[in-house]
Amino acid sequence: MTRRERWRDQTIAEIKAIAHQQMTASGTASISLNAIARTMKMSGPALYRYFASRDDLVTALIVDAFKDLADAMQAVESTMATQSSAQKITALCLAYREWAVVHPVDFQLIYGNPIPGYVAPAEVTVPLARRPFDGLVRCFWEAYQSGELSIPPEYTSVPASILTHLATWQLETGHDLPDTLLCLLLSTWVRIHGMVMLELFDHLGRVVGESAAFYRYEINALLQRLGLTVQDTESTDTSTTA
Amino acid sequence: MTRRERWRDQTIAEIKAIAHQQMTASGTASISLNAIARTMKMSGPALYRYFASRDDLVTALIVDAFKDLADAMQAVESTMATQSSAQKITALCLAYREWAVVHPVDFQLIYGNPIPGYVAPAEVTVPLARRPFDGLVRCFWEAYQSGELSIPPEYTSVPASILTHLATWQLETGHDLPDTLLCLLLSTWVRIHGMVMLELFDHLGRVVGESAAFYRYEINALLQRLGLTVQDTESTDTSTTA
DNA sequence: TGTACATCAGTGAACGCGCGTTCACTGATGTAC
DNA sequence: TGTACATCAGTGAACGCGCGTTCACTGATGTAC
Repeated sequence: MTRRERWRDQTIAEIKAIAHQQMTASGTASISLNAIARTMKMSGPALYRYFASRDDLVTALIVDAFKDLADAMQAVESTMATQSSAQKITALCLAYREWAVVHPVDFQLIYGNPIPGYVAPAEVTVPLARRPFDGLVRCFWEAYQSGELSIPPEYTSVPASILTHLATWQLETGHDLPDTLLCLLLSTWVRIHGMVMLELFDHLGRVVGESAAFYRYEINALLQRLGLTVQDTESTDTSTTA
Repeated sequence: MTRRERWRDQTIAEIKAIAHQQMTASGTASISLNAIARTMKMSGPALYRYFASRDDLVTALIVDAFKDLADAMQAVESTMATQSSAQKITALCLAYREWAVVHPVDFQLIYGNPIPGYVAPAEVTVPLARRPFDGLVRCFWEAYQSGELSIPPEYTSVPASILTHLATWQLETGHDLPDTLLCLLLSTWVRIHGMVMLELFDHLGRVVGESAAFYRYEINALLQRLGLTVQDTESTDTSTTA
C-alpha cells in the first residue's frame, strides 16, 4: 500500500466523517458534495476523484451504517457468549437502541425517510439489511431449542397469508425456524424499532421522561412473556404500583 | 363570506394539495413555494399572500396532518360506540395504520425525519400531538374499569424513574389512569407505530409479504394478552402451525 | 541512482438550474357614501 | 345606482445563494528502465 493509497483512504474517511457532521447538523437529505468540499478547504470537483456522484456517496454511507450496526450487534453477541439466551437477547435488544442513540443520523439514513431523488441500489442494500439481525435469530433459535423460550398462546397460530411469505423468506435467507418463532422475532423487532423511532424523533420522552428506562422495562416485559427471565441487571430498579 | 374570501380559501387548499403532491413525489424535505407556484401557473412571490414563509406552510401542513389523524381516529371511535372495548381498541389500532397507509407523506411529516432547517413551533405542535390518542386512552380506561382488561403480570411493576414522569404527564394532560395501564397503552402505541414505520419504509413487507395481515395478527395477540378477545373479525383467517 | 513517462489529486471557470425572499408595480375586487 | 377610495391578488425583476456536474488544466506522486 503506497503513500498515495493511504492518503486516499484517509481522504475518503474524512469525506464520510464530514458528511456525517453535515447530516447531524441539517438532516440526511442535505448531504452535499460542494458543502463537504468547502469544509475540507477543497474545490467541489475534487471530490469526484473519490465518489462518482453524490448518490454514490450516499450509498457508501448507507452501506457503512448497515455494516456498523451489524458489527455492533455481533460484538455484543460475542461478548455474551457464555451467558444465558435471555441475557443475550436482552443485550442484543439494548444494543439496537444503543447504536441508534449513538448514531441517530445513520439510523435515520437506514430506517427513516428516504432521501429525495435518491434510490438505493437494492442488490447492495437488501442483503445488508438482514445482517444486523442474524444474532437475534441465532439466540431465539437457541433459546427455543433448549426449551427456555416457550411460545405464548397468543402467538401459536399464524395467519395463512403470512405463512407462505415467511416460507419463501426462510428459503432465501437459508434459515429454518418454526414460523411462530419467526413471528415472535418480528414482533420483538417491531417493538424495539417502534421505541427507538419514537425516542429519536422525540415523541416518547415527552411522556415517559427517560426513554432508556422505558425501553429496558418493555424488553423485560417482552422476555418475561417468553419465559425468559433476567436477574441481576441494572434494569431491576423497578418498584411496584397499586 | 365574500367571493374573494371563498377564492382565498380555495387557493390555500390548492397550495396545500400541490404541496402534498410534491412531497409524495420527492419527500417531505422538498416542499418549495416556487415549485408550487410554478405548477399553479403563478409567480413565486404570489404565494406570500397566503403564507408568510415556507416554514409557515410546513407548519400548516403539520397541523392539518395531526388534526386529520385525530379526526380519523375519533370518527372510528364514534362509529364503534356500541361495540365492546376490545373491538374499539382493535378498530383504533387499525385506523392508525390505515391513516398512515393512505397518507404516508403526512405520517412522515409528523413522525419521520424532521425537515432540514425547519423547527416546529412547540406550542402549536405538542398539544396537537396528543389528540389522536385520546380515544385510545378512553377505551383502555373503559376496558380497565369494566374489568374486561386485565393487566398481565409482566407489566404490573413500573420502574421508579418512569413513574415520576408519567405522573407529571398525567397532570399536564388531565388524565388519571393507573400507571400500569398507561404503560400498557404506551406499549401498544410503540408496537403499532413500529409496524407502521417498518411497513412505510418497506422493511416489513420484505419478510411477511402482506404487512396488513401481520399487523392484524400482532394486534390480535396484543389484545388477547390483555384478556380482550375479538371474534367475528376478518382477521380470523388464521391457521395453526405445528 | 537518475531519468522519462504514466498516473493520479486537485484547481478554477463554466453551465444550467432552483431556491427563499424583497420590492415597486398594476389591476381587480370590495366598501362607504 | 353611481362614484371615490381602500384593500387585496398577483406580476416581474432582482438579490444572493447553493447545488451537481463537466471540462481543460497544473503539479505532484509513483513506476520502469
